Amino acid sequence: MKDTKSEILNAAEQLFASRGPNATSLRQVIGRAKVNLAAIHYHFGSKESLLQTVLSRRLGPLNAERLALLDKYEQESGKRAVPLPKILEALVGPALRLSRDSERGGAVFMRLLGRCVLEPDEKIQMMLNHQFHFVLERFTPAMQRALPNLPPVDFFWRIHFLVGSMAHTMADSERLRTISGGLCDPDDTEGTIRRLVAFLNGGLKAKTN
Amino acid sequence: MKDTKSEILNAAEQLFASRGPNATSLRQVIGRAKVNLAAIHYHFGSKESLLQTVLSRRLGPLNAERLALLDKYEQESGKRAVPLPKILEALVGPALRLSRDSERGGAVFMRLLGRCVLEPDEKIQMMLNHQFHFVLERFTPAMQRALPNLPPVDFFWRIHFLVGSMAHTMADSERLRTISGGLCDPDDTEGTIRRLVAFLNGGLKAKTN
DNA sequence: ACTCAATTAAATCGAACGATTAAATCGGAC
DNA sequence: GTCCGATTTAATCGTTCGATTTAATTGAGT
Repeated sequence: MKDTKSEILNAAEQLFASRGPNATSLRQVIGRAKVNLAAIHYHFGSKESLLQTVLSRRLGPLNAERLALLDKYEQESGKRAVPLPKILEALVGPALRLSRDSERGGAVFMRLLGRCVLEPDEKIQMMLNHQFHFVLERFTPAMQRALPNLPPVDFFWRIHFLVGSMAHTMADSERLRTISGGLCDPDDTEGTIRRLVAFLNGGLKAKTN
Repeated sequence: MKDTKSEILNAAEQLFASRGPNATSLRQVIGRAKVNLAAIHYHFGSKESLLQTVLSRRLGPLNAERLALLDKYEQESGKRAVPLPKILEALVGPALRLSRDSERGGAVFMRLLGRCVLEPDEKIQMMLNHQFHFVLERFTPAMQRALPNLPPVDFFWRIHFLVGSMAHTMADSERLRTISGGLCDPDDTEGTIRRLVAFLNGGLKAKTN
């Protein structure tokens, strides 16, 4: 088998996503991937660097897509500020839309991403901060332009609230199916994006009391 | 020492809050509480039931306060629907305001609560569902009355988004201090409540696209 | 003072963890 | 076909986990 590496990555991605990286043991990973324990350390060196590989494998393309969308919207808007819903769509859309593309393991990775954002573990936080640095560098000023009357303090607070909603939605929307009595369908990606963007747009533009 | 139990509870609360219950070992707890390992099992029986005790110790009074506030606002409103910001204040306020009351260990517990909401662990989820059952039973219809034109599907989705923002804010607002370059102060409880309520109010009332 | 139940302390259990080692196996180059 | 580096396997390391057992200690009631 040449694809031992991929088997490990896919198994790790699935397990990391559903229980969180720290709550997943390498032995669970090798059980699902049907490989030997040492193969993980041979190919990746350590559990931590396995997680790093799992993340960067998809986060690179995902963030590139976000930046490309923002680029496109900025071009469309010329010198004017990009409308906030467009910016949110560029931020939220690629991530949630990835979940439709089960070929790329999107739905699983989306959950993992949300899970990692909400994880207290400092090493994981530093990984994400590094991966998202360039994204934030582009999106922050774009959003501030779209919200010219919002004081910076409130702006950052609302970004914080946004991250919470977004990460929770990515990580654990299955819970909503139960809570809503089956009324809400987390698999309806486009509906989720549309609703999340509407909610965030309303929240970000709310009057500051 | 008669207060061995309390020492254990306080130490566990602090450690559970900062690293999450599952990432905290009983040996860390006994280290901080300066007690013997067996004392935990003698007084609480297991790690799981220790967590349960830690939660219910403060969650009972907290949820009672929420319901009392909602009662008060409903009386003030008579037969009319309680305005949404009031409901949100009754839901968010007591939790965040608890953090000022460091006597009651509020800030720590608030982080623990947010942490538990975001935790994937099923046992923890079931504990919380049980604790919040009566609260949701009262707040859900009140919010639906305050949002009469919002379709139930969107309503539940927005509740989901709300939970994400709220839990993330409770669990990890310290991160915001760094991100904002010191501009935002998570210790400013009243400011946090005001901003979160404004954000949620705007998001919940947003136009459905 | 003595008793006895409540509590704390010390030592240890089996299981699972991440990691490592050394041997076995595979697969293309020659 | 043989060799040799790349890969996989099996076995085991030391550590830490939650839990348990057994013994020592405490303190209120008599």
